[in-house]
This record gives sequence, C-alpha cells and structure tokens, in this order.
Amino acid sequence: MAVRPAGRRRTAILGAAARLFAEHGYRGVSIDDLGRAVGTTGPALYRHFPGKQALLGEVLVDVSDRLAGRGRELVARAAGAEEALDALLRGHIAFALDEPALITVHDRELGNLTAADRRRVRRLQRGYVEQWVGVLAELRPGAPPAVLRAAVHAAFGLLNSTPHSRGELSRPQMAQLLLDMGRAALTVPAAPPS
Amino acid sequence: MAVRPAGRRRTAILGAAARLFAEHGYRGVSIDDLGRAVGTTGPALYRHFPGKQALLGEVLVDVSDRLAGRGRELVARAAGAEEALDALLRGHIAFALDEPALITVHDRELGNLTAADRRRVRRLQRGYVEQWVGVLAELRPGAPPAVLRAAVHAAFGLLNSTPHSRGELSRPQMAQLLLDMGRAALTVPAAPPS
DNA sequence: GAGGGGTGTTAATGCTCACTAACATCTGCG
DNA sequence: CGCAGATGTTAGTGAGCATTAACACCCCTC
Repeated sequence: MAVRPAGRRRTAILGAAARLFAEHGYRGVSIDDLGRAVGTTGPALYRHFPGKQALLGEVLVDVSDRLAGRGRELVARAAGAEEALDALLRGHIAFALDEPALITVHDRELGNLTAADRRRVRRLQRGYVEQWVGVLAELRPGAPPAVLRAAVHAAFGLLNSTPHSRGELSRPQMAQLLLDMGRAALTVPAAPPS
Repeated sequence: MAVRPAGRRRTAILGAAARLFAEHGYRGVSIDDLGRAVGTTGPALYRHFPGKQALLGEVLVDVSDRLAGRGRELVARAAGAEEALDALLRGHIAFALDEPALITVHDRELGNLTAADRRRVRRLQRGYVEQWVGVLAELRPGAPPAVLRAAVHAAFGLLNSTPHSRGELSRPQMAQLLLDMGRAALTVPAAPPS
C-alpha cells in the first residue's frame, strides 16, 4: 500500500470505528466490518491495535480529552461568566455538529470499556462537567451544586440529541436553535413553586 | 410453578428485557440472561415469545404506544396551549423518571427492530412529536414547523437524559428542574442575531 | 542483494449465542 | 384414572466472531 505518513491507516481505522460504532453499536460491529471499512481485511487491524476494545478505548479517551481540554481553554480565555457559558455552548454545539459519531459513541459505549479506560474517561468527563458547573455557579449563585450538575447533564442531553434529530434544518439554523435552547435552559431562574 | 394469572410470566419477561436491554444493550443480553432474570432457563422464553427480536419489538411498540396515547389524551384534556405544554412536559418527565429503562431502550434500540416493527414505532413516535409541535405552534406562531420539530427532539434529549444522570437529586427536585429547563428551552423567543 | 521491520493475507481455533429437539412435569377436566 | 395443554429442562446444532498462526510482500538500510 506504500502509504508514507506513519499512522495514516491508524487514524483511518479510528475514524471508521467511531462511525461504525455510532451507527451499529460496539457489539454490532465486527473486526471484519472495520477492516472492510478501511480497505483491508479484518485481522490487519491487529497490526495497529491490540484488539477491538482498545480501539473503543482510544476513541473514547480521545474525545473526552478533546472536550475537556477545549472546555478548560474556552473558560480560561473568556472575560466573564456569561461569556464563558456562551463559549462553552458554542464549542460543544460545534463539536456535536461536526462529529456526531464521536458524540454518539461518547455517551453510549462507556459500558463496553475496560475498567481502566472507563476510569480515565469518567475522570475527563467529570472535569469537563466541572468547567460548566463552575461557570454556572457564578451566574446562579444561589443554586446548590447538585442542581447545577444535574442541569449541566440535562443540557448535554439537549445538545447531544443533534445526531438523532438532524431533520430539515441547515447547520447554522440548528446551531442557533441549540444555542438559544441551551442558554435558556441553563439560565432559567430558580424553580418557582409549581 | 403453578402461577395462576395468565401472562404473569410474560410481563415479567418483558420487564426484565426492558431493564437488561437498557443496561447492557440489546446485543449485550443473551437469552440465558433473560431466562435467569425471571427464574427460569433461557429456552423457556420460547414458550412465550417467538424470539429475542420479538421481545424487543413488543417492548418498543408498547412504550411508543403509551407515550403517544398519553400525549393525545393530555392535549385533548388541556384548556389552552400553555396548559397543554405543561401537561406534556409533566407527563413525559413522570414517564422518564418512573421508567428509565423504557426511555433508554426507546431511543437506543430502534436499529435492532424488524423492519415492520420499526415502521410501527416510527409512526407512533411521529404522532407523539406532532402533538408537541401542534401545541408549540400555537405558542410560537411565527416559527417554521421544521424548527419546532427540531426543538421538540432537542427537548426530548434533555428530558430523556435523566436515566444517565440521576445524580444526587431527589425525584421531585429532578422533576422540577426538568420542568423548568424544558419549558424555558421550548418557549425561548425566536433566535436573536448572534 | 541480503536481511529485517512493517503490513497484509488466508486459514485455523475456540467461544458465545440464538434457536430447536426431545423429553419431563404439573394442572385441570372428562 | 387418563389424557391434553401449558410450561420447563437439558442437550444439541449451526452460525458468527475475536483472536492467533503461518505465511507473503514491500521497502529501507547495510
């Protein structure tokens, strides 16, 4: 095949894995499927990865790492809490729209990881959530942290729903809609009595 | 076993299937797992259902049917659009909190259905979404239907995130939080220029 | 031009799993 | 009683699949 740049095949495999895992689920994708998707046979994968589970692990650790890193960066760069929340929302929305497969795998396949990988991913996710919670705590000083954490998780559910409901909207329309909805949901005033 | 009421075992199997499919995914649950969960061996299931896929089909059609039916009923009973939206939100939230397994399976396992079952479930889901869209159209007369549909799907993502992020909140706290966030997200005014 | 690392192929191997067969048990009914 | 239907059980059976073995090729370097 004579592909020069080291790791081209590797990254192709990771991309195919993310796409196929998102579409059919980890257990619904075979090694042969993965090989076929990158133009080889199944067992060729073992030249690049120790096994199927390691593949999933790499995908999940990578996306968690990117999200957490980006989150930290955006918050650090922002002038105030309001601006930081906006940046987090825009960043997450862009990610969800650009990489729907990664977002899907990220919140469905945690259970198929090695215990060690699961720990790593969980730690990264927790860090990312805490970025959001920290920003929200400034905007809603009265709210208890447990409420803010739950609110952030719910907002992720909203933002991550994109891959399952693309619909007829253009990308900018969808981005704007999610931004408005996410901001409204997260900055809703403290619960009035029902 | 001498269980009197016809269908006790049947409903027990369906309950176990929903729970196990939610936890491990359709493909991560074996017939033996299902049998064990209801106190029999695996093959005993075939006395009650033609196969594993039929089991999933029954679970998904049933939950879709209940949601759609409940939605129609709530909207019909409500006095106005505002009240109808509130009823839909409360109904959906109660369902998500009472039956997290059903909600989880409902939006993850569509791909493992028979083509016929998938059609039925899709039709029911569409009907449910249209209830929401109809109500929203009254509250936001200017908005195009495609936007409202996308907004409803996004709101479902928010409400259905419950099972994955129960956290430390009590049930009433979580219900109130989701109600506030959902209402805020759905009634946000038309997008201002960013 | 010989050797070696990197990458690929086809053919096992051994396990899991959905589903079926053959046989048991119980319960109610004539 | 005696039988029938409903419901279980244990042993196949055959397919799919992750992983490994054994072997081939290419390219780079000495």
